[in-house]
Amino acid sequence: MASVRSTAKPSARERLLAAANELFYAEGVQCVGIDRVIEHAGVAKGSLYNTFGGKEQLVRAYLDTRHAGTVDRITRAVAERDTPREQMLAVFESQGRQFDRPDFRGCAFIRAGAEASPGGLVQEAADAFRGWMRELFTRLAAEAGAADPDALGHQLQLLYDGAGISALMDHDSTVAATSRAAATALIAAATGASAEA
Amino acid sequence: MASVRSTAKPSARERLLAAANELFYAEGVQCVGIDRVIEHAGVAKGSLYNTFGGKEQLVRAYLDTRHAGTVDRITRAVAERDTPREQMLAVFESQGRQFDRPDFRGCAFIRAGAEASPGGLVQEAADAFRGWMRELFTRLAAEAGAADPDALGHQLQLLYDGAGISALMDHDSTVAATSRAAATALIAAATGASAEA
DNA sequence: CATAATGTAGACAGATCTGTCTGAAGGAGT
DNA sequence: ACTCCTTCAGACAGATCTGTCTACATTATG
Repeated sequence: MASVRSTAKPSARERLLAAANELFYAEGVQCVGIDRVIEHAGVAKGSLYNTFGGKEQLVRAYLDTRHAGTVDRITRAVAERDTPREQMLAVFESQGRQFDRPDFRGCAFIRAGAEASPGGLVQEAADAFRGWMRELFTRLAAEAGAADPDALGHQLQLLYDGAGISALMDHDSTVAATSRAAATALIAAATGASAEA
Repeated sequence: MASVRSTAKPSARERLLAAANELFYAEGVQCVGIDRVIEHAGVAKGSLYNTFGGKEQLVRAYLDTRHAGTVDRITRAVAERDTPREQMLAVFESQGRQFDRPDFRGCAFIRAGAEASPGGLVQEAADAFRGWMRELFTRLAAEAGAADPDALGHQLQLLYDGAGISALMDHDSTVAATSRAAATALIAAATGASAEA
């Protein structure tokens, strides 16, 4: 087979996940049909149904992949900082760097959740991601000495979600700076510290 | 016609808009087909295409109706308060009252925007609504004496959007209180005033 | 009464989507 | 060489969706 590299040919599962990630994230879960995914992946339709069982399970696997990637990215960004306060801000800075990517299309879980019917696999995946995010903010808020860590954690999550929405829907390149400034103010108000930075 | 009240029969256009509002908002624009809308409205298919021209225009009219309703509601809530600071908080309180409605399903513009292809009528409608909201927050921030009214206005919009998302996706009845507390802190930080209340 | 406008009921075309199934090709291990 | 297993290519069924069109009923007005 002259056309096939000897070094690497990703499995059908990997190619399907990569294609699903590109198409579902770019255009939405409902807008993209199975046929476009398998064509983009270079995979037969039977392989999709053998591997995942159906579209809903493929969507779930796509969201799980996104979940893992985002957890990795944010965990790394947090690990680079020393104090809980800086670690909270690092989450917003990492998010802000995503806004500049040409393929940025907002939070995959919010987008998928807005389309999906409640109670399905999509909502499960969204719950898992949002729960992780919420716990991260709350833990850092506690480590930073906030009087009410649950309150500050929730406030920061509202800000995080709102920033993702604004970056997606508004024509405004200042979202990252605005959300970081707001986070700084909320942290200062909740911890009694100064808001400089 | 014994089955028809003599006093009132809404026009086909009004019934279509009411049905579209209920179904599109509850289940999403893409999930609801034309047939379900006309059945729910008790209207013939030809009337829909005569009146609106197609589904996209019906969606646009649905969003315009939502826009007008929300502008009315928030304008009234703002008018009941005296100071710019209390007027900003009134926006969040009015939003928080929506969260308790059994049919609450988040922001119609964010939901529709997450499904729609960019550049269409839906994005136009979303831009119009978000622009109005942003200008309201910015104007109130200026009247409250914020050092940077654009910054505070944008921060409050992030919070507003995030609160809507969290109320839709999380199982948490404290969203309204959390967003109001965060707004209080952001206003205080931006105006130099105390954050009590 | 006559006419024009509006709405109703529903068949129909054309496209698209999910999911199933068949038959053949290719690679790995024995 | 032979067999097993994955994969490919694509036809196919069944459902659903948008949009068009025809034929008929209703209502207001000249």
